[in-house]
Parts: sequence; C-alpha cells; structure tokens
Amino acid sequence: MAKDGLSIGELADRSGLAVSAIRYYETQGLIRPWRNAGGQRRFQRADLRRLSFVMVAQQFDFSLGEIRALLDGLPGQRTPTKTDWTKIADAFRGRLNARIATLERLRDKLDGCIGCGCLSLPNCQLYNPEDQAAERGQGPRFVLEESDAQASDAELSG
Amino acid sequence: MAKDGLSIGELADRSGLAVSAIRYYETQGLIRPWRNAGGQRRFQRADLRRLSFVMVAQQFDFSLGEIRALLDGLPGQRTPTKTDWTKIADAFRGRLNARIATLERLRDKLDGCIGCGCLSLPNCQLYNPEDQAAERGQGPRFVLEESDAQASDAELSG
DNA sequence: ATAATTCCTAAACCTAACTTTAGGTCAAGG
DNA sequence: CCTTGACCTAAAGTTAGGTTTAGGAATTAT
Repeated sequence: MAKDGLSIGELADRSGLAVSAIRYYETQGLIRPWRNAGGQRRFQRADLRRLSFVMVAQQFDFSLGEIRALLDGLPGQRTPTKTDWTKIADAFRGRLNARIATLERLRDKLDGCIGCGCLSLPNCQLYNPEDQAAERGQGPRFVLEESDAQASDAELSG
Repeated sequence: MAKDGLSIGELADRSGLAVSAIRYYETQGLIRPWRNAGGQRRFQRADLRRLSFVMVAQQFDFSLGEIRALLDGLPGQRTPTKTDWTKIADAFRGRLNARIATLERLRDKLDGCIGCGCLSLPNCQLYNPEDQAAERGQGPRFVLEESDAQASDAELSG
C-alpha cells in the first residue's frame, strides 16, 4: 500500500509475472526500480506498461536483449506511446510474417515430398534447413548419398 | 573403411552432424550402435536414415523425446520406410499447421490492435498469450487494469 | 614400430530465461 | 513488542540440446 511506488509483490500480482522474473528483468536492464530507505525496490506505475510490453514482445519471439533494445530505442526511454506503437507493431509484424513464411515454405516442401520416397532419396528438400543454423556446412547436406546399389538395405535396426 | 559398420566419424561426415551430437543422440535413445572389439561404436548404414529423420523432424519442432517416440512407434523399431512416411508426414503437417494458425491469429490480433491505444487499454487481445505457457494463471492477465483515473501518468522512467 | 588420427568416458560448460534455496532484513498488524 | 509476511542478495539449479575438456585407449598411416 506504499503510495511512494509499487512494491515488487504488487507489480507481480498486477502483471501476472513472478517476483523472481521481475528481479531477473531488472538484471537484464528491462526495468529500473529505485530503492526505498530500507533497500526494497519501488516501481513506477508506468512500469506495469513496461512489463506488459515485455510480455507482448516475447510472444513475437523477441529475446529479452532485443526487447531491451526496443525499449532503449524509444526517445526519452519511455514506455511506448500510441505513436511509438505503430512503428513497433511494424517490427512485430515483420518478425511474424517472416516466421509464417518460413513455416509455409516448409509445409510446401513437405507436401511436395509425399510419395517422393523421401528419406531414401539423395536431394530431398527437407534436408535443407534454411533457418535453424545456416552456418556450419555451407553446401547441401549429403545425408542420404548412399550412392551404392542396394537402395534399401537392412531397414531393421537394433 | 571398416566394412563391419560405420565409425562415428564416418557417420558424422555423411550426416553433417557433429560427433558429439551423435553420441548425445545415443544417450537419448535415438540411435543404438554396437561396439567393436576395441569398444568403439559401429553403426549400420540404415542409421544414416535414422539420423536424417531426426534432423528433419527437428525442423518440424519435435523435441528429441518426441522424435524418439515416433521412432519407437514404428513396427520393428525401423527407420521410417516410404509407407510409414505418409503417416508421419501427416503428423508433421499437423504440427506445422497448428503453428502457422497460431501465428496468424497473433498477426490478426496485432492488426486489430493498431491504433487501439494498446498498452494502455484494459483488455488488449495481445495480453492473452494462448500458447507459451498455458498453465500458471488460468484466468486472464490483469496487466493493464489501472482502473484509476490518470490514464497516462508519467511516461518517463529512470 | 611409431606417429598421427580417431575414438572412448566422465564431467564440466554453454545459452536463455527463469526458479529455487539459503540465510538474513524490512514492514505491517495486533 | 513481536510475529508474520514480504523482501533482500548471492549462488546454485532447471531444461534442451548440445559442445568442450581432460586423460587415456584403439586404429590407421607411414
């Protein structure tokens, strides 16, 4: 009930976040409470919006580091206003569309793959990860290049 | 060159996986090599297909545990054959469609949210996570229920 | 025969995003 | 005053999916 700011417990109740999560967010620079005389954290009411923003951004697959950058990028270190929101929403939508597009491409590959004898053919599209880790082997994965005859040797294992 | 099965290094080269990853997969029950006289792992050539399957399934967001279950569910503990593949592809497609649908719903929410003054209104759709962790707080998140007046107090923080 | 690879195990380490625990302090209520 | 209950810090634990390291043994190449 302290009128000089919200306690971490109050913020937790109102946000639905765990107290430990809020403390963690502080270590990650997402929120900066001040301390009262006794050393306890005190939060502004606007911090509720800040936490809300964090929670929403997480749904769009932004890491806490990225969210911090978004927050820091706001003029004056503010919590987003309606005006800022439009720009941020564009970033969110972009991320979302990219993810959807990736999944749709994967679905197309899968559909094009039915009945192609997959998992026993050399250049199945499904073996080109395209996202996950586009670093290690630059070229195609040779996974199924068992060029020898005997197209389907010993299917049994163990 | 050992004709009595592939060494782990050969399997790694052919699959594109790291040797350490293959060993790890063994601990997870995804692959079961036998040992030669000297105690080294030896793999069947069919294990390449098994690993390929693991890699593909991971792209569809299946955990190693789930992949193991899929593999174990195959009659005779086989690596999927063309016949099995159709059934599994259905499972993959289902997972994919569900994910796409979720993201599209999120996008719709986002679009319906533009200009609604989000992040300062009580019941923004974006505050209902729907996926992430549908466990803790069963009810709605009260995130923005600052019922008092002063709709936009102190936007500045720090 | 010997050097260079490759392989072995066990255990520690890594990232992300937190939670849990331990030991101790602060604040609110009766 | 005194007891809860909320809070504090630091450090360790958690999950997933691996990687790295250390110390040693097996294989392969020369």
